[in-house]
Amino acid sequence: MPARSLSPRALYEEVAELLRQRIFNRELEPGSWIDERKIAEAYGISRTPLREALKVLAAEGLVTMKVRRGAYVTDVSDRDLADVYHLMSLLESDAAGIVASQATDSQLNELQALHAELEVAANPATTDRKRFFELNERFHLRLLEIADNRWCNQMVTDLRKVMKLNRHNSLLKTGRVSESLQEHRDLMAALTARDATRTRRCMQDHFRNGLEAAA
Amino acid sequence: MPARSLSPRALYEEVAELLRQRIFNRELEPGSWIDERKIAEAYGISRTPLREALKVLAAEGLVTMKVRRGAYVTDVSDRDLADVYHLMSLLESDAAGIVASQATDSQLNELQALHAELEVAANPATTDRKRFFELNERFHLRLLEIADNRWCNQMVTDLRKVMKLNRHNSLLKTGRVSESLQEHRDLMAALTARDATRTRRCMQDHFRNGLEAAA
DNA sequence: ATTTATAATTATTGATGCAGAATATTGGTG
DNA sequence: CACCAATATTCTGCATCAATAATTATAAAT
Repeated sequence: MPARSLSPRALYEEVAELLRQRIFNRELEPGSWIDERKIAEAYGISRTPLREALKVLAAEGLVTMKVRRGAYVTDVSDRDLADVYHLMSLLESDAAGIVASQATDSQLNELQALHAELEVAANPATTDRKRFFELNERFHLRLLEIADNRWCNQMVTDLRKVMKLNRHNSLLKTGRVSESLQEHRDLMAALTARDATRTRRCMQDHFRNGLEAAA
Repeated sequence: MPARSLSPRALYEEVAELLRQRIFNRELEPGSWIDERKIAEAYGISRTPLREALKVLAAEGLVTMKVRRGAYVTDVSDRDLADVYHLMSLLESDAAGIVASQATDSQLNELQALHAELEVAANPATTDRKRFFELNERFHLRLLEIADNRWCNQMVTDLRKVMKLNRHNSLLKTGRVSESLQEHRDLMAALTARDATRTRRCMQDHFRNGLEAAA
């Protein structure tokens, strides 16, 4: 049952994506050993593409390889989480500043549109947390795309993956939705005003609050 | 002739390191295709560990994989170089600020010692560019180690590798040695004064000048 | 006769199963 | 109880097969 009808990507990438999902869903517990044989059998594939996938995940920081002892799911400590948040704050606030000063009007409108959807999803009466989470991520990713630094994008993408490993994911907490929304409003206002300095500060605050909520 | 007497690391890592060297030495030209079979034969190994090594290098950004078309040495454009410099500046200046405010006295002394060696290597009468380059890198790496954010370290390490792909490497230029040294002096002074803000600014200037020299 | 399109061939990546090496575990002995 | 040896499990690397993209040759049409 190979589900690669429209996906021309290699098998090892497919497997890497599946493993990422299983890691995020805690089916593979942090710190636990990954049984290559079992996984390979379960997916009905050989161990070679699986091993290549594990190498990729290791580079992303999701698993750690031990010589002659296989792959282990990375255990993300609170310290790691703080470090990752710090970096994301640094990278994304910088990107936001660039967007504030260099984005075209239509690009800012795009962000404004995404923000409007965010407002809808966060409506206190009909709060859709899952959708809020999705839209929030799309907003951040779109912002990075507009900043247009592929190396930065790659790094943030990897960091986000690591962040998702931690069970304390601030964005999933109920109380944070309204606060997060307010921070997004401030950010959007600073962007619209094309005030790079204020935009950077807003984004930094957004992340700082996110970390405090997670800790 | 296996040279892994004291190195218990896996073969694919060994191969990855060798490929890195060949890429940095321009034996493998940027943009060129990597012939798996030829390399594997040349090293007297199978294609499996080679392919795993290529996956690692791809994650580092040194090569790019194209589906069903193999691996190509990443071609670093001027735009890419600018983006990478921008990121390194951001990450290292942040790290430097952290060091200025949080490092122990003995750690600062360590940096001071490295800087002193740098002064010697940069002596106008007996300038040793190669050594200056080495010491410069060691100084920056040590600074990052002291800042102690393993995710940041990993990212900067990868970025430095990508930076080395570009033929315009500012640090190798003759004229830059004296200027670079002066910038290091300023940085060291700011560190010793434990002035985080000034330290950050010094590091940013250092990178900005570096990029301008490279462009 | 030349050019374009199509089909067959070749070459290269992607994947598999198996053999070899190293380490952890278990059982035995001093 | 500690230490050593034997076994078993698991990672690592290789030879091979299959699938796909690139190339070349051939044929037809202008």
